[in-house]
Amino acid sequence: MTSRAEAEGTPRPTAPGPARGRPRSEAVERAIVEGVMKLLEDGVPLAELSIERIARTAGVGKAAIYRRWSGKEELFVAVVRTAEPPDPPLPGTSMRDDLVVLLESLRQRGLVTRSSAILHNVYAQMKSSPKIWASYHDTAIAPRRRVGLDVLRRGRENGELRADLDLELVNDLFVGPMLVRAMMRPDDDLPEGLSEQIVDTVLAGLRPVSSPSVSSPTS
Amino acid sequence: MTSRAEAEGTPRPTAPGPARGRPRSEAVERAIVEGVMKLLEDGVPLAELSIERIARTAGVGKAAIYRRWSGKEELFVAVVRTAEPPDPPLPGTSMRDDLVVLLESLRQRGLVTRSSAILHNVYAQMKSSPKIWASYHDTAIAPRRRVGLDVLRRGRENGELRADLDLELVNDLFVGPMLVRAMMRPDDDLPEGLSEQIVDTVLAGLRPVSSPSVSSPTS
Amino acid sequence: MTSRAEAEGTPRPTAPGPARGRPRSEAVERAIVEGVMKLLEDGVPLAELSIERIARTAGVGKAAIYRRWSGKEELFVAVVRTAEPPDPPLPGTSMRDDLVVLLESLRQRGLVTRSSAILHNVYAQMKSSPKIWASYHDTAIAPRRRVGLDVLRRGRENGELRADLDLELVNDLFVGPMLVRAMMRPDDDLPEGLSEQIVDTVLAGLRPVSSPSVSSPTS
Amino acid sequence: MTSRAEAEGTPRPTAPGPARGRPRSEAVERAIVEGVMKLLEDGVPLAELSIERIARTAGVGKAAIYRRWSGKEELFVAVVRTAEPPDPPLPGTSMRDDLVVLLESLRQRGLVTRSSAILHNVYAQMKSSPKIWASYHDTAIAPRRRVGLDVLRRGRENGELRADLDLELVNDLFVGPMLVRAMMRPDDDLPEGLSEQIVDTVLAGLRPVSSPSVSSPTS
DNA sequence: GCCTAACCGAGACGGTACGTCACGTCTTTTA
DNA sequence: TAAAAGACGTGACGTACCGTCTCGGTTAGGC
Repeated sequence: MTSRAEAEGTPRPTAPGPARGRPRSEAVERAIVEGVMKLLEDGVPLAELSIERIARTAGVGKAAIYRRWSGKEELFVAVVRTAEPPDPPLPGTSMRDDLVVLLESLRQRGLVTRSSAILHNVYAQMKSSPKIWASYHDTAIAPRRRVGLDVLRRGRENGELRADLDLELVNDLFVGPMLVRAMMRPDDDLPEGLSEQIVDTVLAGLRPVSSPSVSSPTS
Repeated sequence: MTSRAEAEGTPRPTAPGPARGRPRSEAVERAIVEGVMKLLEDGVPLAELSIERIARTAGVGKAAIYRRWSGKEELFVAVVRTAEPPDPPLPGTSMRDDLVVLLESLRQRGLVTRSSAILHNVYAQMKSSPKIWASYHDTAIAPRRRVGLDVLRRGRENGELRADLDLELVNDLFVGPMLVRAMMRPDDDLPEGLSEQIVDTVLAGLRPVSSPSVSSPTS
Repeated sequence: MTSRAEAEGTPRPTAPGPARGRPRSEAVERAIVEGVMKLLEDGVPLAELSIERIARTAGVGKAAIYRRWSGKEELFVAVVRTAEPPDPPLPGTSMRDDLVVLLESLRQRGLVTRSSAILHNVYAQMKSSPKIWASYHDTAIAPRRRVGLDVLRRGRENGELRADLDLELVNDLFVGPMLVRAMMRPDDDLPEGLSEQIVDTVLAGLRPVSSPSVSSPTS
Repeated sequence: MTSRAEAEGTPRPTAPGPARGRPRSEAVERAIVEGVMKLLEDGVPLAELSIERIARTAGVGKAAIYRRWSGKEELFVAVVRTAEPPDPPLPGTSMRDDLVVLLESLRQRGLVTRSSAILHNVYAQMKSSPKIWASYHDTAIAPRRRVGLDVLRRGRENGELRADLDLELVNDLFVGPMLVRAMMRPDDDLPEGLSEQIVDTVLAGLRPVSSPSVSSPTS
């Protein structure tokens, strides 16, 4: 998991120093990303998303795309980033409540990905290029993972979690079930109460033996 | 989860009637699949695996490939099938032990996938083609899932599992953590005792309230 | 004036040895050359003759063109070769008559070049690439020049020409005037009797002082 | 041979009225033309002379070029004009001597063109654009041709030339041989005495039958 | 022991997309 | 207003693959 100086998925930097020459148009940038969105929404299979077609749809020259991203994969990272909803604020009332919110946000993401037919497998495409996947991982996945680990750490200090547990593993116990449904079984649905169900079921075995704790679920 | 009459990933059938003309060479079949393997092992990125290159590597005409599979994705299904280790026999001593074996088999698959650099993301590629993914899902993923659910059902009947649990969810509780590590964090390792750790940690909260049960973990 | 082993302007050789694979289609070859002709006849400026447009016109893939010629210039050589009329037979009755025939053939070529609007300046294009021009020179210009020199040599032996003349120069004295009109003054016409006029005017000063000679022009 | 109001190959006129704003820099003008020269001298093939490359070489913006000329061809006319040596003064001692001087000037031009590798076929390029060629023809070729015809006319009046000759044809008789060598056979050399040799050889048949004439060649 | 249909490698075929480059225009800042 | 710089839409470049289609040649039954 190498940290990266210059994040991909962000437009290629223009020459540094003082701005010389005509500046890049933000409108063009938007037109490109939204062009990709439109095509995906129209049900165009990902395999048929060529740079040429994207350019045609966006009313833009190919060069304008290559000036900003080095190829399809980098562009897709930008598109995914744009489409993703912002991270929700944590309630902070308890570890359990924070975990539910985090998982709920993951569920939403999965729903968006599928129901609107956008990004159906842009992920798949990105994974095909290790470099790009690493970029997306470092700038989108890893930060959220750190948030989850922080929540768990606070929970352990508050006595909501047994002290002998490997937090990395515990994190995966929550995240894994949601992910396996979103990614491996795209026909199944992600029902409303799923986040609470997962958190409470897993948490049942992770609480300290005798602890008055903060709140016991009543679902 | 639709069941499918003609399984993809299996060579296209030759003309039905009585076998006339020269039969297809099994050697050619092997050469093609092993050609793909070799290329992947040599570190060729998946995106650079063209039919033409595969044919060149295998010393085979392009038509010989198209005669057997309809395209790259179908071929990849065959390759994945060939590379996957056989399913292990279940000990049957307890639900817990069976689950460890199942998870261990999943861990192995993940290790093979990565260490030999084969199939790193052939999955991703397959997911790009819904038809192909459905085929792989139905013939490779779903059966194993059914085995897992059977194990859980037996465990519930034996009193190793609380009776009020959604088995589908419980299954994901075990499978998810392993998968999230294998697929989302390809740089992390999958340590030896991981399967037991996951099973025991999750199981801690799923056992009936007062039941000495069959076996307590002794690891 | 380097002699060249493999003449350009001729389709690239297919692999030597025994013919393997599907043979190249002569129909495709014709379609390409005739496509170029058609475009030129339709008045398309030479600068707008792109390989892509030629391929589109001929109903042919770009690769089919590049398989045969290395680029536009080589293709043009082939087109010019196809469009050029065959060399006329020499009467052999006298040096003077032979020269008239040769010059007449040159005049015809110039007329074709201009009046049908074909090849208006394909020559110019070819000259831009020294390699290609050399190829055209060696296979189309030089042979005809040699014929002219042979005619002059026979004329000298027959006493139709003074013995002290540089034949190379004499050849240019006949060819030059025709060429300067065809190439430098494309608006002027090349009138019918021009060949005889040139030959007789030039020849007036080149005949031996006192020579019964074969035939004196009576025009 | 249409006369033309606005000569191409000359920088586009700046806005008419009183000069407002920053005046055009002559240094830029020079830098552009000399940039083209430099590239040609360095052996860059004509086909690789792009406006962008010329601008880069000259350290100039593209707009500065388009502000002055409408395109590559017009620019080339300016370059050729700059590179051409001035027309020599005629001695006026005899038609024969004048012709030798004119032809010698043509030979020089051919030598310059080749030996310095400049302008090898800028002519060819110009011919691709009929408009530009017409411009060059009218301002560079036609005037010299007129000079040649004047010389011949004076010669006829002086009795150095038969009176029944078509002067246009006679002109081509002198010019053609030199041109055919310079343009069609660029590998041959243009030896020192060539001009005299051509003039005297051709003139031998064109002189009045019985006329001691002005000067007999003494070379 | 032929006959013949289907296979085999090779490679040409019409297409599509790639990523680069140049076109001629435009939009910045600086002078 | 001209200057350099460089982004803009357009479109050609030459290459690589796509999936299909001939080629000459091979290899098994079925007759």
